[in-house]
Formats: sequence, C-alpha cells, structure tokens
Amino acid sequence: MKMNKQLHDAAFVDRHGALQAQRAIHDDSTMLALSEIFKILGDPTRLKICLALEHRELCVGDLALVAGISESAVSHQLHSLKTLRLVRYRREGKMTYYMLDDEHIEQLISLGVKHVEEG
Amino acid sequence: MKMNKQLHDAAFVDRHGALQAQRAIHDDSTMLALSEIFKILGDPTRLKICLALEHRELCVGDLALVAGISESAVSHQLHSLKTLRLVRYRREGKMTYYMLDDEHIEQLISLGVKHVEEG
DNA sequence: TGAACATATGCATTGTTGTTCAACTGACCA
DNA sequence: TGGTCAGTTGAACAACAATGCATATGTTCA
Repeated sequence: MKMNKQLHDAAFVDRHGALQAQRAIHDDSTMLALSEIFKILGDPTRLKICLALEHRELCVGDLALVAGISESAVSHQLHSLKTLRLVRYRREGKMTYYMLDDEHIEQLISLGVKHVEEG
Repeated sequence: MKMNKQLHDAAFVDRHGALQAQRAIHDDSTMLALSEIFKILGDPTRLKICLALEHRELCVGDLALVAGISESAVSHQLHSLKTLRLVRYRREGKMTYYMLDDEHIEQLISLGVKHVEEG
C-alpha cells in the first residue's frame, strides 16, 4: 500500500494527462467530419484529380487522361468528391466541366505537399 | 470533317488544359507519399490519438481511454503512426510514452479543424 | 429518327483496413 | 522464481473502397 504508491501516483498523473488530452478532442461528429476530409484526400487518384482542378476546370475525359485511369473510375471518384462538396460542375452540351469548390482544400493540399517535399 | 471541327477544337482546348493540369501533378511517388499522409489522418481513431498527443505525451492505456477503444487497437494504430514517423516513443519501465514527432501534422489537423468548423 | 459521343450508374470483384481475440514479451516486485 | 502489469503481435474476420464492365442517360448532329 505504500510501495505501489509511486506507481499509483504515476498512473494518476497519466489519467490526469488523459483528461487534459480529452479536452483537445472535439466531439465525435467533428472528428468524423474531419477524418472524412482527410480520407477523401487519402487516395492518389482523388489527389491527382484535385490537383488537376486547382486553378482550372476540366472535363471527365481530361481528368482520366491526367490521372491515368478510366473515365468510369474518374466519374466514380468525382461522385464522392461531389457528395462531400469538394467539387462542383458545369454542364455545357455533352461535356461536364468540373472544378474545385472549396478553398480550404487547396490550402490543405499545398500544406501537405510542403510536408512531403521537406520530409 | 468541317462540322465537327468545332468539337475537335473544343477537345483540343481540353487536352491543352489537361497538359497544363498535368504539370500541377507531381511525380507519382510524391502523390503516393502525400496520399499516405492524408490517409493516415483519415480515420477518427488515429485523429483522436494525434490530437490527444498534441502538446503532451501519453501512454497506451491513456490513449485507449481517450480514444475509447481497446489498448490493442491503439497499439496497432500507433504502429502505423510510428511507421510513417508521425509519432515517437519513450520507454520508462513498463510504460511506453508516445508523443507527436511531426510539426506539420499539427498544422494540417488544425487547418482541417478550421475547415470543418467553418463549413 | 438514329448514330455517335460524353458521362453516369449499378453490380461484381478484388484488395485494403480496423478491430478483436489470444498468445506473447519484457519489466517490476514480492 | 513466479505473478502481475503494460504493451505488442499475428491471425481471423467483417466492413469497406477502388476499379472494371456493361448498360443507361442525355446531348448533338445528320
């Protein structure tokens, strides 16, 4: 009861730290939303699409060309990006032009690029 | 041959845009590395772990408490985070204390948080 | 109207990922 | 030495995600 006081205290400090840490964590829905943002950028194909759409709108065929995958795959991914409101589109006859619809995303990506290039 | 010239030209413009866009895309290995960074943050559990470790080191048990999952699950995730050099650890007797090992990550996360809170 | 085209969509398939469970290692202490 | 505690590891499994294929939609033009 006295010899493991040391251990107990250490444990107490830890739990205390855990409580403090808990405060750093936002509510679960925020965490989920945040992870969804990162998750959607966590795929090379979608990342290429987003980078290609920085500062310019492109049609599906072009994106397929740039990303190096089929138009169908691009279309599927664009659907996800649309759902999360990261891209928006404009229709012109047969063509559909896509563009980025989120300023924050470009910031996130360029911060990420910086990280990779420095790391 | 003349009537679809219009279309052909449009296509040409697109391809040109695609070529420009191509330049925005870094080499494949950079894209892969970048997507890995985002991918690892694209999970609520890992996100919680990283946030908990901002400004303070914690042991596995505390992280399990904070993230609300088993110590084993935490350990597995810490393994991934270690592999990508996002965290580092310090051993003290039985305990293992983890801490963030990447300044960029905190920036990425707080930028993401800003995004979610504004959006 | 019908052919050709750009894109979308549903389904099937295959690959990946997060968690759990059980067994294991290594440190501490009695 | 043996027991307990903190953490790790590997196998198994269920949930999910990315892509390809075939088909559908909607537009243009002859």
